[in-house]
Amino acid sequence: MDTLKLAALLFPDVTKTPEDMEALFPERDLPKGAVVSRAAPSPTGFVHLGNLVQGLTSERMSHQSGGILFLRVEDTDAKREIPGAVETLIKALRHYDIEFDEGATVDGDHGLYGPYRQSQRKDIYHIYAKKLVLEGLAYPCFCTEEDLANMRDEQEAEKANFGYFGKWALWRDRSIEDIEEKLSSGIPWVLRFRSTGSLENKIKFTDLIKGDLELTENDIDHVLLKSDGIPTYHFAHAVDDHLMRTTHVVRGDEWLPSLPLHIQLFKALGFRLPKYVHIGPLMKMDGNSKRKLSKRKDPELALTYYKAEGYPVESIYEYILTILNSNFEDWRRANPALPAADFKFSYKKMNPAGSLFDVMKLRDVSKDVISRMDAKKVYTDVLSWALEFDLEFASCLSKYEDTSIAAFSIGRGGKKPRKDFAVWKEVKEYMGFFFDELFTIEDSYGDEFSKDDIKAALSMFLDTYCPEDDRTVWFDKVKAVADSLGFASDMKLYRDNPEAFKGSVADISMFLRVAVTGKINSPDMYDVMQILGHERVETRINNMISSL
RNA sequence: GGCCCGUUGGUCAAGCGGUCAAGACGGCGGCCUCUCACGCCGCAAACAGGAGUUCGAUUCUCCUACGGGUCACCA
Repeated sequence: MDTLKLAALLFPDVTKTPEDMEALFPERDLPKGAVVSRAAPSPTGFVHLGNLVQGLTSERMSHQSGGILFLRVEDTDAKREIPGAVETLIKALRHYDIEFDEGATVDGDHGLYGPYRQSQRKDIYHIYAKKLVLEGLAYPCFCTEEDLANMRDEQEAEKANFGYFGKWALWRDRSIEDIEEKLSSGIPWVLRFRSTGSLENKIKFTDLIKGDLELTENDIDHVLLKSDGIPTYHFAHAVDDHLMRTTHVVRGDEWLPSLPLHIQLFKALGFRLPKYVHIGPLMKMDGNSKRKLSKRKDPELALTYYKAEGYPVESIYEYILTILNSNFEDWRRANPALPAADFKFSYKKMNPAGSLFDVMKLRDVSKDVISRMDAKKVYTDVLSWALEFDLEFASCLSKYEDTSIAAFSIGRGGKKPRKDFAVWKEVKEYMGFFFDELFTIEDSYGDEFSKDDIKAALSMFLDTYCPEDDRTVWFDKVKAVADSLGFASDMKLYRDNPEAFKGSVADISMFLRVAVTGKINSPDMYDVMQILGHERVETRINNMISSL
């Protein structure tokens, strides 16, 4: 085969050489051990947990080592192009603290190793495609979709392996005359890799997470360039990660099966193989079995879901860290106040198998995270959530800023902070009663209490209530009400002999609580009344008395 | 079906030839307590199965089972 002629036929416009590229994109000048890694998502408009897991791992490995993190947009599939997807992507990742040092930006590129959109790198890919053709390592294939469908049917019938190989590789050894003829009549073609691999041979490989692997060689002549001249993932991966000088490829382990092809490709192109970090999939429980989280079926895969639920970004970040590095939880317990970025992330602590995504655990993490925030921060975050998802609540929050912050301050900041909500969505239910606009009586008094007693308790309390009282004095007054109505003011006494009383001071408190908050359960009554103010407390209690 | 990866309590997971097999979430019970939310104490709960190697296997090897992934001109 005259490869010189073939290359000229296939790539008449390519004048540059791989050497030119090497000169254009030299090795990076970085300290030893610095990791160059990337996020390389395809812009489908759907940003999901997988992107975050991948991005976070790359980001930590790069930045912790003093290296570089860049963003490359893998937009080689014209059919899936969604306008605005890149912007969505960048914003979402930035939202979760993943900042890129270089790469695609909303309206262009930043960095010396671009372009960072694969759709703009066609010329570069063709230089290497031509090189492979010249070396007899790639060839054009003119099979139609129909040809390939037939191939597959036959393979199925014969119970043969699937794919373009062996006798099925129709164009692998065609004469240059055949090729020229097709070419001149304008038949579209793809460029295929001429694989020399065999199923008989194994290759040894070490993945940073999975450890030592033994893989079967690839014997399929995979497509390198599609008929529009745009590369497939495999070819783009090899060319880009080499020219962008990536040292560590972090990706989902669904790529493991094509790793033998990638290894072949790097070798054929004369590139040094990067390190690979294959992350296990995120799973969910589906009936009795686990399965990979799916874009189609699982709304909780999308990042927008967590935003709408009102999970703080810090919670998601911390939860993903606990999934990725099993020792993160211990570290967090030991260092509750440190930023998560101080944690020493290690791929050695990553689990080779997939993990089940556990919402209960996420909630627990989230409660912890929120309990560590100060009231002002909670207020700000809840407000910005509400502005997008609950306008009625948002208007109360901004109208009563001081009250809101005071409410968020209850039980916050101490050694044992309250953990009342895991997501912003739950905040309204927790503290909406502070706002007259949202206050309603939700719970009622049990039948075991007489209305007269309740009324008496409420008005007696009002008679003595003084907002200037401190906590102890306040509670002594509540106890006094209990005593005078035949309710126990001492809980121990009551527990020892409940029959001797109508109830206890706990019940008296409950009378007040329902009147003031509308609920059986609430944060500390003293604090609540302090925040509500004398006037509101009085009004609400009086309203309750007259409604009984 | 081929190829590959994985398998410690319900879930996330320590463990890296000798442990009474950590811890966390969830569950259950209790304590604390004016309710709730915390916090504290305790309980139940696991090395998929079978062969080897070894004085000794959760840990090493093989087989089986099960789970998952992947076999596109998608990434």
